Amino acid sequence: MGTSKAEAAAASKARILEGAQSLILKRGYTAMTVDAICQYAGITKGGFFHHFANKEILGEAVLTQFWEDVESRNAKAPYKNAATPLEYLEGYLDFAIQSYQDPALRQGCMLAIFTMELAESNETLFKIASSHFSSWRTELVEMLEKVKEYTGSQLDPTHWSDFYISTLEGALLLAKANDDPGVITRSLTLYKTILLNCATQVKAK
Amino acid sequence: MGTSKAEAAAASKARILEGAQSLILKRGYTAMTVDAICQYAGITKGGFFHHFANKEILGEAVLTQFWEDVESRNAKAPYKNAATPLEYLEGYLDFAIQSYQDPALRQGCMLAIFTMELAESNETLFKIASSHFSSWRTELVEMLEKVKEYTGSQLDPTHWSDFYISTLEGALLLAKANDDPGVITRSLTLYKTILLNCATQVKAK
DNA sequence: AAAAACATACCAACCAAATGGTATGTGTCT
DNA sequence: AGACACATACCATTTGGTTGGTATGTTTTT
Repeated sequence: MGTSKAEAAAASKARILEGAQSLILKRGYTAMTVDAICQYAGITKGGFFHHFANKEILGEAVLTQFWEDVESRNAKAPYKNAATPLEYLEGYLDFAIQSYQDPALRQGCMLAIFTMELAESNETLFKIASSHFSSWRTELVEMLEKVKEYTGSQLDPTHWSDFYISTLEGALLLAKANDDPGVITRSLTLYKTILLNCATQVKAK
Repeated sequence: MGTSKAEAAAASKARILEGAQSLILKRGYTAMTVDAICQYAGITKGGFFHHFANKEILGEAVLTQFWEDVESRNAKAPYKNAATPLEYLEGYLDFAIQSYQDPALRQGCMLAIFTMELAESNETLFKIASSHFSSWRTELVEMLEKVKEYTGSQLDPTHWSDFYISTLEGALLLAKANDDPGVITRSLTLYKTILLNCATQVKAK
């Protein structure tokens, strides 16, 4: 028994990734230093740069992992088995509200951090974040288009998609500013109520 | 004629502040370097530290100025003369939507940047940003309480206040991520439509 | 199965550049 | 003359990143 060399290496890499994720969520990408990561992972700089060629590549890895986590979480979610588009939508929102009870998720969104900090200084990382936002939006738009067709309501799928992302991202920020995670639940719940109300109203001008 | 020494000094200080504001909006507080500010302001480091004791104090000044600008803009806004609470609310939202046509405002929100980056690393600056968020919220809550009383609707002033701030802050982020400022207008407009609809519906369950 | 060859994962020490900040000088206005 | 508004030159520390080495594992050869 015992850990093989490859296993130990993978564990080190995982610890680096974990430390980086935590540090970025707390202080941002720029303020995240390689030294701090090494300290967290119990490793020296030589070891760090053995696993990641440079800080930017670590950033890519963190961003990728973050988004993969989001997608795998959603893939297993119960709403995927919904019978109707409307139930799918309701399930999606409920799942989001429930997911964001987790303190880990309440820490913030990687896409938001990379976007704000690096939009004008690191094109590579910014574009990755931006593309994830884009695919998130696409997913939402498709979901809402089905709902629209199904209910015959006249909601605008793109507007409501952007509106959702805005709400969630803004709520994560406010939660930090007010040190009150409840904002997330409340804002998402309000969004859900309103959207469902709008989605089930046919031609109610 | 000619600029007096005091005038020149004030101009220098203003340029520092201007450069800092611009750099923070573009790259964040941590990535904003004193050297970069000096270059922007056409000044050397000696000059910079003559005007501001350290980087943190400059941060305070930027944050203060940013919020003062917001407040003075709103103070002169037409909605202040509205006849009824409902018109006041509608005017407030219209003014916001109109204000955020300005590319300068579309660059981002100082409060958001300071909150995200400094929540766990600089208590002083974070608390200032946090307190501004707080007073913003209070203002909104008061406005909505009057609307609620006036219309007899059953909207929750605190929820809708947080929801508004979430929407706006999130929209500013998305605008950057998608490089599409239109998101701001669309999300705010959607919020306005919904809120006004909700505010004018009495006991519509 | 033992030995030799090689690859991996890491460490210790170092480096140049950039960082925020300081000490001291100098011309200008009051 | 003295306060003011800078410039010059400097400093300690931190930054991301490199270099050469070494212990340990893994693979290949005999």
